[in-house]
Amino acid sequence: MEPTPASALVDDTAAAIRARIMSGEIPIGAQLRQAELAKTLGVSRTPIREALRQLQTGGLIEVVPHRGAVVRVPAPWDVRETYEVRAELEGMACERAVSRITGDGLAELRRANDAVRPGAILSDGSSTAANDEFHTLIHGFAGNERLAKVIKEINEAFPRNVSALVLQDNARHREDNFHEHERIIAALETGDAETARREMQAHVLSAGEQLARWYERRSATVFKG
Amino acid sequence: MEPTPASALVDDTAAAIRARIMSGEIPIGAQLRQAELAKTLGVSRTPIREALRQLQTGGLIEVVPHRGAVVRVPAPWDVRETYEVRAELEGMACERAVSRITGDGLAELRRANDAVRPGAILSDGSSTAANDEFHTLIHGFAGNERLAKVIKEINEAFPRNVSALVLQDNARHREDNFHEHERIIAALETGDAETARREMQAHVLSAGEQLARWYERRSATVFKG
DNA sequence: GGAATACCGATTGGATCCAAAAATCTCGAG
DNA sequence: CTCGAGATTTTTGGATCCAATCGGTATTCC
Repeated sequence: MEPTPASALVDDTAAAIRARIMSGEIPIGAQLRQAELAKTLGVSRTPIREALRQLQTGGLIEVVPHRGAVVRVPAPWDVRETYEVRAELEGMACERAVSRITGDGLAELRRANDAVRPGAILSDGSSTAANDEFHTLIHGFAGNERLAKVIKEINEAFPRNVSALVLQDNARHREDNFHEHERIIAALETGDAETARREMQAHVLSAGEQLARWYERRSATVFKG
Repeated sequence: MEPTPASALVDDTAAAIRARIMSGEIPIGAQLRQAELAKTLGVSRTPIREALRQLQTGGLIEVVPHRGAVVRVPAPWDVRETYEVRAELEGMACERAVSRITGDGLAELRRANDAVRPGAILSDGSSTAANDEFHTLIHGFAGNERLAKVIKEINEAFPRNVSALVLQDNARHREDNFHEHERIIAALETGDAETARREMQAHVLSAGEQLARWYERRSATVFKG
């Protein structure tokens, strides 16, 4: 990590906007008014505009010339496609992690997954954070920074991601999530690369399917009012 | 394709700058002066700045606050890591293509690869274009737009990519390239998904290794003068 | 009464202005 | 002659200005 790279205001601005979209404070499909964002974040429109370009490149928002930016409304088929790719990459990460992970690493994974356990006392957002940490840890153990980066970018391409879903969705999904993580840990411990990949792939695909369904339900609801 | 989405100037500007970097007109490590770019492209600094933010997000350039943007100089280890990811994704595309490709599709691939053949008469850049087309065709046959997009983004993350290398490098590599493509086509024709994936993966990894070596030689040369 | 059109408010987009920061140059001291 | 402090120049960054465009509304014509 850099010791603080003379932080660029526009990057911070982009991060702030992204956070507001990811948290749901700015809802899916919402218009992003430059003047409004500028006032809220206490800067002029210039850094806002540049930040929006960054988010546009990331795919989180769509910008129509002379009409402004809106938070992208992903189509369910896009979610499914994307999670097929994500499953492949996370599977790859998991396979690589098998030969690189240490005993301490396995302990870290178990600790992270404990916070995902349905019974765990979780303040707002902690389940999301815990779920993220579990996956992020594995990306780290894979020992390929680019791989971690690509997965991260993919995850930030949708206004609502799996982590946010795990938190708000029902206990059933949370329990499934927990047990799938356990199976992944088991495979990593055994050292079975093939199984580790397969388990992670299935895990991500199932999560993606939940997310796609969520978007389907959402668009149906929005239609009715 | 859209009938021309009211083309945004900043997107065109970003594309123009990217093209100049990819072609080598703007060399690796070069400073990108906003005023100079503005004059060259005939616009003011405002769209330039937004375009640079887009390229920054893509990873093609690096922006240091108050010091400006430079064309990124990839480290060889980064190239290797990236091509491991690319190999995985292209392998996935190839595997998926097996069950989706048609006879016409195979014909297209053969035609594209004919232009890669060492003996082929190639005007400047045509080998690059042909190599790109071969891969792009397969991405299309994979039937997953997100997958194609991610691979495209990865490919545009380096100022010098494999396609550019294939063209300028020696005949030996070009011939290897051609024969590896042939083996991939054969696997696709046979319908052997496993082999198709493996061949493509090996092909991309070998290309990535060439690219990494190229960057190694380059940095060594630059040091000496 | 309905549809086409012209106007108006709101918002984005490009250009310009000025301040802040960094690199370079100059001058002086050791 | 070298090193360092200060001034100068260059370049980026944020704010602001004005034109271009879009959506909506009202008006007019058929």
